[in-house]
Amino acid sequence: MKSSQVTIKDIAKTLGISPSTVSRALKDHPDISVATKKQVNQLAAELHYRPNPIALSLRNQRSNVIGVVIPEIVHFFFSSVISGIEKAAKEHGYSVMFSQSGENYTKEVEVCETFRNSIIDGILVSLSKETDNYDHFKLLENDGIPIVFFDRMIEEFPSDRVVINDYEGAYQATEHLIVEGRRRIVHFSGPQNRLIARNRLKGYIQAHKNNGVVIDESLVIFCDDFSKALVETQKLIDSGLKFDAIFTVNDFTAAGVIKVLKENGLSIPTDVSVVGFGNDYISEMIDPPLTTVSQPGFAMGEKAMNMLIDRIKQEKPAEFKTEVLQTQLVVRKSSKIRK
Amino acid sequence: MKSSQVTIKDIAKTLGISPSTVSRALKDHPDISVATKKQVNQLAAELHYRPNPIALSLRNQRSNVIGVVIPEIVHFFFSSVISGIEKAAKEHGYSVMFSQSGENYTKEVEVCETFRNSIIDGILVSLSKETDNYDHFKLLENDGIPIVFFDRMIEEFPSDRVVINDYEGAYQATEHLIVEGRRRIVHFSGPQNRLIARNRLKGYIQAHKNNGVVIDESLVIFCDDFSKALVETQKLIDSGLKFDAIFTVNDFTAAGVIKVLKENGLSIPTDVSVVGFGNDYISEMIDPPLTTVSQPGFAMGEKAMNMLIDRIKQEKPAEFKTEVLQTQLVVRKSSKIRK
DNA sequence: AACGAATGTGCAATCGATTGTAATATTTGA
DNA sequence: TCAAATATTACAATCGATTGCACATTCGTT
Repeated sequence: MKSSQVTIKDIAKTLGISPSTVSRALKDHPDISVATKKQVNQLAAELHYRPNPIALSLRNQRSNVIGVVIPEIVHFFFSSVISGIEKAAKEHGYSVMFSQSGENYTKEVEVCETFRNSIIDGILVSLSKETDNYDHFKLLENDGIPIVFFDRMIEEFPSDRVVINDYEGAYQATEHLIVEGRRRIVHFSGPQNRLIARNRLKGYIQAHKNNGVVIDESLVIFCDDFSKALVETQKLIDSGLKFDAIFTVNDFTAAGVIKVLKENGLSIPTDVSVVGFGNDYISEMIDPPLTTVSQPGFAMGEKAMNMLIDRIKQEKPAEFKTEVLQTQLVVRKSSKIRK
Repeated sequence: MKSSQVTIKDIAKTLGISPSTVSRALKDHPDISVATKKQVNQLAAELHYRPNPIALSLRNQRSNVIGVVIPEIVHFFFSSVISGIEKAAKEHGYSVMFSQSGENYTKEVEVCETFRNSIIDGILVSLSKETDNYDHFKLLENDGIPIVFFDRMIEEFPSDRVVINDYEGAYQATEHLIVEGRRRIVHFSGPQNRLIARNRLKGYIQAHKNNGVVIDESLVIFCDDFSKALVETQKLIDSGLKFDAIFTVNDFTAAGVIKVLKENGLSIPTDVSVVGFGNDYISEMIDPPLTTVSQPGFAMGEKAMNMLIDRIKQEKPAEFKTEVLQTQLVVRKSSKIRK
């Protein structure tokens, strides 16, 4: 179906010269006479000649295509990352293929396998929540495909990385709650096989310690999405446990928390303060607007892509680098008690 | 950097046979003896031979890569579409490249141009809000690259399409409000250069007519995102115009509407009912939960991809097809007045 | 004994572009 | 005027896989 493209041979034949001359003429090679160059360029323009990218890929042994493995693009954070990736890719003439793991280990392995059998020059990865094994990345590495992890990475797997300062973000969020007078702060935490969840938990704990507040361990609950939050928050209320704030590992969870608190007649932030993580756009849409930790998703995507391109272009093996990006606490009504 | 892959030549050299024999042996060609096949396959497995996809693309004159131009992936609807596209692509051995237009005409043209100069076999497009010109699609078409539009398409441009029954969705939403006793229903509509916005407006109008309710034209307002909704809703309230419901062209707009209504002490749905469009996940997160029109995004993505693959594989030109997918009204508290 | 058929492999061209080297044409200098 | 130098261009191989066709070998048959 695809109509035949104009090739260098077509131009050569038309002008009665050889393909190699055409190639050199188009690249402004000094060996070619000005007259020939002019002829060639003119005809090329006329016929709308455009080099065949597949042929170039074969010759150059690189495709200028990057694969991206991302958990779920519905999240504002990840879609920001994608925008950053797109921008950096475009700046360097790369194209990008995305595939979602759906927070699913098996799917993640499949996606990596597909990428391994495709044309990509390198790969950007953010792990699924389930992933504990990294053989699929070993395979990519063995094939000489550079990998850069962003946001969610594997500590034991040496690689380039771009991460958020999750510890600091959680620390600030928690300290903010303490400063606002909260003393029994619940933490809805994520799966502990992900470093980001562990680091956020650490920040939460350390903020308590540094401010001389004792943590009741039963206040740490593992719950990290909207629908789970609906269940867990109700359980929490029904348990009779006392609490005056909830700090969640992400904003969707916070949305669930707020919904249930309100259904139970609790007022936010008067009775219970709520703080999320991520600064998703929903944080401004829900009622009350959510205090949350803003993560530089766009910058992360840009940075990760640039690191990957550097890695692809490098001649000699270099040390792996880890880039840490800073968060920022965004205070909104869900936690602002005093004016 | 990329380590050299095992090629057919390597296998041929090792076994002292020709590359063509290896190729045929791997494809289980009847001409090749069982013994040779066994040898080849064994060595291929041992060396982890995998065919070079770029070489195959060059030979076959197709890459099995599809380009997708999408306005903004942050929207739940579009991310559902992407998931559907991914699924169908995977089933047929295609890879997918995504690029966002950011609802921006210029960016859309750029993205199309990039795709045109890349390896794609076909393209899926949902137009940006701004797009009124379709020269960039003409160019793709001239190159023999099949195009399938999804959700937002151009009427004047003959092509394959998958669309939502926007008219019917809006009709049902509006009729629902009328049945619930509403008579002065505001419509926050989208840009009229997009057919989906026009069709939703038509549905809104026709539902009034069929139910014998007269429309006050000043109740139709052009406003289609969260931040505009914050402004327009306040203006509406300040204008003193009477209204008892607001039907918005999408859910983000509805979220903005609800926020401002509440800030002004209006209760939902008692004072004002609100109905959105899209069934974004925010419709369950906001308070009250939003009545909205559910769109089959996943099915749309799947369908569009399958249509495109059919088009790519077809030998002879065939008629363009338009597939219409049905919506479903999801009633939640923002509009449910009586039990 | 000789010929045709069946079987199994290799050669070479192809996809489109690039590039080292050889070859030809032109110019310059002695 | 002729050889050396220079300027242009063509040839052929390469990237990896595929495929039509030619070739070689073996077998069966008459």
